[in-house]
Amino acid sequence: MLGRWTPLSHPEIADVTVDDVLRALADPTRRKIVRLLIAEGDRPCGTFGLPVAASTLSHHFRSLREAGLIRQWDEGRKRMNTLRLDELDTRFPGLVDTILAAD
Amino acid sequence: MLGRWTPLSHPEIADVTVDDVLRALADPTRRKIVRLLIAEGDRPCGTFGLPVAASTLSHHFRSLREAGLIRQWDEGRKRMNTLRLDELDTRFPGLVDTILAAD
DNA sequence: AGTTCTTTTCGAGAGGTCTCGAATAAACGC
DNA sequence: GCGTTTATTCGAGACCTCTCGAAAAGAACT
Repeated sequence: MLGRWTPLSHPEIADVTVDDVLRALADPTRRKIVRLLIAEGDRPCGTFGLPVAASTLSHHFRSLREAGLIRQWDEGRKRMNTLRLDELDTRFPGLVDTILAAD
Repeated sequence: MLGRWTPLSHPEIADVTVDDVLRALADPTRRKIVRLLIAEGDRPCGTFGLPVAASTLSHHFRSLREAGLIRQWDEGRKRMNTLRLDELDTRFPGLVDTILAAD
């Protein structure tokens, strides 16, 4: 009953709210994830080198996905991540960049 | 022992973090407060016409003050509020405006 | 089939947030 | 002094978040 089985749900960009984005990025670990996706491109969950437990990281990826910040899909045993930057920038111009530039 | 007696504490702008600002603005009621301060200038707490209990409003003003977003001082029986926009914009260029423009 | 790798879900603990009503207090006007 | 206005603190309820370890599942490989 455990493990990786739930279908991956991604919100439509139109349904993403400012509250969603701000709450998602109001966490340093999640900002690091987003920053790394911008700097080094799409990557599997296990390649972020962050000092948190795997289950904690999983929680942050889920938060980012459900907030509409990232898109995830499975490739073999890895789960890939990409930032939905074009969509986000259309919906909230400059928001992600300005937040990331702020610290 | 209750009432308005605590000394008003305001963080130095250098001690304000991005997390502080994002968490403060990740609430629609607080964004409305900030928007009104920009649109109509410094005002006492009672003049915002928001659909929440007075104690809830007080909680939001305190959040904004402790996050470094607003400055408060007392004038007679009113408590005045001003947005620390110049300071915020020096520390986090464009951040507040971009967030407010996003919704 | 069994092992390893990758990642998730579950359960739990500590702590934070939003909301309200009731009680309280300071300042002002009569 | 007394009542009114303005705004706060306290206490409580409901809910959400970050963190972890343990258990579990799917994919790839032998």
